[in-house]
Amino acid sequence: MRQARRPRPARPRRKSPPERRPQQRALETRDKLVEAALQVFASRGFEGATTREIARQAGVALAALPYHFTTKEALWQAAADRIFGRLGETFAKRLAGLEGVDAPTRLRLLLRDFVRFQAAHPEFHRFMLREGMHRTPRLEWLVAKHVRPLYDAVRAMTRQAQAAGLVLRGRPELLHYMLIGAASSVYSLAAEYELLSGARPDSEKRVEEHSELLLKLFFREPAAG
Amino acid sequence: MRQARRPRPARPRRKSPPERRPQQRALETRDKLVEAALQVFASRGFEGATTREIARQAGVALAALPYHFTTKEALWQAAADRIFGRLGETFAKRLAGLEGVDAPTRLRLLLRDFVRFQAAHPEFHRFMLREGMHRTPRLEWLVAKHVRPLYDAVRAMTRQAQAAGLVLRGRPELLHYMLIGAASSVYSLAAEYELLSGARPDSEKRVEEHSELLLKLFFREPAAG
DNA sequence: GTCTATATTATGATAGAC
DNA sequence: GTCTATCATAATATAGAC
Repeated sequence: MRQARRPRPARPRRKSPPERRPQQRALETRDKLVEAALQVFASRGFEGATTREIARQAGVALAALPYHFTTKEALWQAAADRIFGRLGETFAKRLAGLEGVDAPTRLRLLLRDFVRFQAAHPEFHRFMLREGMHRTPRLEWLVAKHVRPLYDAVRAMTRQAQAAGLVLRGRPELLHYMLIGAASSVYSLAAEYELLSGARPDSEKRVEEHSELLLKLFFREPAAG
Repeated sequence: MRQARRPRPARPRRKSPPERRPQQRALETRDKLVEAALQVFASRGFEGATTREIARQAGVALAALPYHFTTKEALWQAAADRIFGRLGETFAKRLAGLEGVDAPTRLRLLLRDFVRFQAAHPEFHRFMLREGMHRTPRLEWLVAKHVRPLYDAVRAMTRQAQAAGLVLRGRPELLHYMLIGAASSVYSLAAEYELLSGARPDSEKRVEEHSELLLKLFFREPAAG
């Protein structure tokens, strides 16, 4: 870890790259950088991640990073936008197909999708774990832009489900974090799980078993499904 | 993050400190270093942690670190030994007072202790999260020395509880990680929780509520208690 | 837009006075 | 045993050729 050379609050650092009609190659470079950044930030945290490793994983020159994103922090924000965008798409796609479906079924399907998302994108929860521990400007940005809207939507659904007797009563925010932890820790700790059990946690069969168990734990009366 | 200057596999680096009858001051220095290391490694991961920050938090000179622990990695091992030692003591103390008590009650009390431990020592799960993601020599050491024995003991208890109908049937290793995640994520993500809900998760009242919820979730027939 | 080369600061470990 | 000073290499960001 090291810090930026000079902590200038305002940064008219250099001319930003042209915003309109960027070349196809530039778009690809940006895309590869964001993807690599997401993996590396999730793996090692903001401080532990190095721009060199990100550039190497993206297969681009080191100087491409400050050129396209100015700072390591701006690249981190782009990575956050990307992973939350993916989760949002997943939920939106599911909800679009569920108009008029009853609440319990809707909740069960959303929960299944959530488990599958965690298995397919362990970097999501890893990324959040890196940032959610300490109050930093990065965390405040992340919560305001991405976490809070999601959290509010889930809490509303939890309250409805509790009122309908589908879910255990209790402080929704505690249940929220218990659910997140139960849905994700086996994927975040994949290497540890693999060493202990000898099997990968993200195989189709395990993920199915996991989401079944999660539904049985969190729903009082398991509906047919 | 940076790497050691020369990656010498064998290191007769310097004379190790005298093993017998060390001075009181030396013991205190080692102790402060381990405590600070635990916090910093849990916060920032091995690569993100700097020896300078550890020394600063411990209130000792930077050179005391390589003097007492030779390498950053050796200090990391000492930190791991310390936090697992604390968890072991907690369980041992509880079990010592439970001779002859029936299995369901024993399990419920152990689970309550576990939640309280997570709340009191969020660095434990944070430390594990930092290391459990990727297979590294550090993780292999950690699993072999500390995680595997604990895991085996818990899995045996889970199987017993399942056979007695107290706990949901299903792959014990999945339930294990679901339990760990549900018991710890609100403390590992304390800053995020605090931003969202406006309250600290580790207040006496919340912790009690949390362990009650966890018991209700994971135990089929909640016994009186 | 992308590259090589470099400026500057931070890092892990060491040396040697006390 | 503990400190100050230092080494060698790592890091982020920049400059300028193409």
